[in-house]
Amino acid sequence: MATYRDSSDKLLTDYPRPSVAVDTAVLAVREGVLCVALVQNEKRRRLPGTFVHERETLADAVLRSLHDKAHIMGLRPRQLQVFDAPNRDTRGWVISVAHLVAAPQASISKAELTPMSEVRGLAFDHDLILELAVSTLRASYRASADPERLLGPEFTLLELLRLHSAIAGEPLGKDTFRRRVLGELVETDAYQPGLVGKPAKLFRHVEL
Amino acid sequence: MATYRDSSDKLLTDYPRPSVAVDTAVLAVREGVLCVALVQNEKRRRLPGTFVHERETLADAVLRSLHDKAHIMGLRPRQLQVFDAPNRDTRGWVISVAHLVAAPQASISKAELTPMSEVRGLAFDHDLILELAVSTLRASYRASADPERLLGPEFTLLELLRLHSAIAGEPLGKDTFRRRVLGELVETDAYQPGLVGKPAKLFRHVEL
DNA sequence: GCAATAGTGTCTGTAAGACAGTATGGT
DNA sequence: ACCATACTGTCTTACAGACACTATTGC
Repeated sequence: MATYRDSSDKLLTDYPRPSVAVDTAVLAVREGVLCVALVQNEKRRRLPGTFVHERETLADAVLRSLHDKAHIMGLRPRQLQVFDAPNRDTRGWVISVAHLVAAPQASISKAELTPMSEVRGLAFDHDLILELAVSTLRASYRASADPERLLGPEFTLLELLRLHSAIAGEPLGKDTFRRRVLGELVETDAYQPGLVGKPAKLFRHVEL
Repeated sequence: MATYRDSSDKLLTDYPRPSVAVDTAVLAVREGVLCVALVQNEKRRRLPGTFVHERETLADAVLRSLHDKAHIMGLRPRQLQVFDAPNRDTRGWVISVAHLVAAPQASISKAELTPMSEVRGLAFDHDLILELAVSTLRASYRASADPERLLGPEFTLLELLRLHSAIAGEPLGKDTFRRRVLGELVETDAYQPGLVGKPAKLFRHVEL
């Protein structure tokens, strides 16, 4: 590797290189509220992250950091954006690739989740990253029914509505919502036996 | 800097670090056709790019590489995504932050522009980057009138329509288009003297 | 019967898309 | 007068948002 040269005839290793980190906003809905998984540093709270290891994929680094620091497994990270302000990290030249992971309720333990309304003053530029992650998640749920597969495999429309309301941060009308998402879902023959009231039809996502 | 330690008590410099590059798809409309600015390597054509210099911002690296390799100046790069496949560059471990720059016709010389239809087989993963750049540009012009300020400061609706048609890669209906964008523009009192036919009103972008 | 939840009929407004018309300039 | 271009009236379709109504269950 070190013998190869680029077009301006410098060794790749001659270039100063930044430390490359991944930082991940793990978002989940708990009791109708949008929450984020935080970890505690020496002084301040921050998003879980790590430096990338040699020849490791960014997505793999995200999964490794979530496993090691937050005991979260089996999710699909989504790359957001590189944060590269030269002095964002006081320890040195560190650029961070921000990621978003949406977590179904089952995959995450309760204690680590902090409601969005209680989050302020995270370390580094993690407030910015979190803001971007939330608006990205909101936009993707405005665009389709359950892009992150937070529900499943079978669910009622009310469950889906509650998920959307939690993510949007405001209550949504049930009839409008119903007609908006019906086209993206497939009906099943099954019903959820209502604890009270008319039983609700169960739906699933398209394509198995 | 080297005296600071992270939470797992390793020096920042102890981590292996990737070379970090920026590669940029410079898109411009020339004679009604969407084009991209390419540079020639030893063997294959590629997007202009460079390695980031120490403590340099990614956007600054993009501007520097465009200035040095393609003599393009004064534009606003937009970050797309990190490409991090471990073997995307045969010279070593290189991750690339892909960027998009939309260039008004004046800012770029004719010779370097290649129509999109004639582009195939770029070096590295630059075909992928270019594909992402084009779909991103198309999406942003579907969403609003002239987000990249390719026209200006004054222009007719026909000029804007031709720009949109070139970016979309297909002709668009003029009456529908007119009503779609009118709300985002401000009328002026001026008219463009028609070479033939009724003179067209000149418009400008919102917010000065 | 009542309470509670599921689902529908229908009216509003808005916006896209298409067609054909009118308006205004140059020659 | 004629042509080419700029602009508008209007119809159709579709869909979001809201309200009220009907439907089906457990008790």
